[in-house]
Amino acid sequence: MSRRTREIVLNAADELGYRPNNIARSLISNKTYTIGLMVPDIADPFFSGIAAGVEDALSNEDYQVVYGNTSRDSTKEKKFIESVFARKMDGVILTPDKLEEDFVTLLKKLNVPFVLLRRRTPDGLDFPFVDVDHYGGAQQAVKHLINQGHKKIGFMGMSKESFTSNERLRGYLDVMREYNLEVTESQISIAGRTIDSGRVAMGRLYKSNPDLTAVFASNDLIGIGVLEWLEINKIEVPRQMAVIGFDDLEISNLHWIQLTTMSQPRKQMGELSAELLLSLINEEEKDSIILDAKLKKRKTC
Amino acid sequence: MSRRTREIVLNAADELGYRPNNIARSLISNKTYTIGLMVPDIADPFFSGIAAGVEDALSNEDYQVVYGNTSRDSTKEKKFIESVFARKMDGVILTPDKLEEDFVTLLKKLNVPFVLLRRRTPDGLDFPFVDVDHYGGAQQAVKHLINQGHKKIGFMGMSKESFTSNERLRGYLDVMREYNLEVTESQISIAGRTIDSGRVAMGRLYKSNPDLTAVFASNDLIGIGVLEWLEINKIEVPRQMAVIGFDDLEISNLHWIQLTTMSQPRKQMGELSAELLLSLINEEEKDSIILDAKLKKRKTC
DNA sequence: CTGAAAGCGCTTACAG
DNA sequence: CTGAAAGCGCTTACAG
Repeated sequence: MSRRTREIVLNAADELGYRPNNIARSLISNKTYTIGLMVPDIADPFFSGIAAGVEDALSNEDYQVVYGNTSRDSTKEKKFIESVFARKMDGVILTPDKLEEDFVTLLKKLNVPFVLLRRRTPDGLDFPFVDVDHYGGAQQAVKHLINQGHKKIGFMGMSKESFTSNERLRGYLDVMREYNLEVTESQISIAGRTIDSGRVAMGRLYKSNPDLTAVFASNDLIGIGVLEWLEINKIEVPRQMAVIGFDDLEISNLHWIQLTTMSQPRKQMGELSAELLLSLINEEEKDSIILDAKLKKRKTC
Repeated sequence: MSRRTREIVLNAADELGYRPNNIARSLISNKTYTIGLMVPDIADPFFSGIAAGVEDALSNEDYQVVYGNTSRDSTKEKKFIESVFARKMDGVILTPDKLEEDFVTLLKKLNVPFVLLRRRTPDGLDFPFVDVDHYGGAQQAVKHLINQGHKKIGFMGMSKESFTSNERLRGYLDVMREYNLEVTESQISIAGRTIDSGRVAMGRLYKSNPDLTAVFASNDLIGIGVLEWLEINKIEVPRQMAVIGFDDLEISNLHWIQLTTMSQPRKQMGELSAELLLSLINEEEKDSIILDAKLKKRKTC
């Protein structure tokens, strides 16, 4: 076929809307240019921020992201993993809620590169993770309060099972000990994951600790609930009560809220985990990444 | 092969982790059980809410959703459509920013069932859409203000090119006319899509219309910006100025905001568009869906 | 350099 | 009912 004929044929094919079938191509190349992204809830701004970062990094490299909501349901998490394998995705970014035994077993059998996001890789697996230094961030938060003269500082956690919450608690406890500040049991309260839970927990915490001058909320939603309770009960912030959160959600920056918080770089976490995964796929060895949380000073302390 | 032998072999295959390769299966069945979801920005709570609904409806039917952020960039929109075709997705849910000529041309050539979400199908295409009745919702909002005795009511739009914004404006104008209420040009202001834009626009609007007693903000973010300006300028809401928004974002329900608004059922919009698309894929004829916005009365009017 | 053949991992239609 | 063959739409390795 002459060069010219070739060109004419190719152009005609293009005109007729011919595009190579990527399915057939994948079957032979063993590459689907598809990456799985597991999220507990895409409507949660924390995860949609991460998803935006992941998509950004991957679409540049012509990968597509298949996302699956798990609603923190381990059955759905497993189903997603099965599907990652059956559909021959090139890799997967995982944000499991808990790293239970049978989930880890599944990962060990899974013959697909993966990166854990916001969770540390458990023993027996050697895939990298991307996470924030929750312990260090919590230390920074509590020191910030102490530097402003606070001595009676309360802590509000998300749940007793949450790794993240426990790491932040550990940071709080270690700094309190370091500065010889007393921590009674009633100063540590478990709220939940919602604004409402923070508001309710603040009522309890204040009742049992009326001499408290500051609260470290282990996430922003709780912190906002705390602010709500303080507003309702006419306790002035930060004069009578200082509050610091963790996450730096968009709403924390609202005019009425202006919550001082430890910022987690959500979009960057998504981007980095995508890049890390691409390295794995290209068989480069890469280390896990632990990002620092940064103090975002606003008006609540 | 005996029944028993068969069972033993099947079990062994399962033990060894054999799972049918869906790629090979797709090649022959012409079904990928994959649906594309185009969104301008997954980090925008409006779209992440829709995405949650889509995923919910589709994962039940064992479809997977491939999502693509377009950042309202028409090049990215087109690239996504190309990829929908090349990867042989079974269908796609589209949320284009503008329905430009060449985008429509692309859709006409696209041999994949699709549903438009938050946009009406243009002439020459006969695929269904899912949208909210912005015009009717706006009428309801303005009537609500009028019923409370307001006569001087301002309008704040998103942009002159936005179909949604213009429909809401049309509803406002028609009701104002119906009630013989005057609308001067300065009463209609274009803010933008952000809280900041609403705050700034409210400054201008108030300056040129000091006798205004109510504002209809064409979306909640603008409405919140309006509230911010009113708070800063010590104008009491709703006593001195009533405000109504459109969307019903989570943040509109915050203790400090409590914005009265026209609620758009985001999750349901996602679910319905997914179900509509599945019907198309199964070659059932279905009509477009126009959902009503509902008045969500809170504290700003 | 060009073109025909083999093969990716399945499913489906068909012969035995 | 069972088993071998053909074929989905490509790519790759090989013969001419």
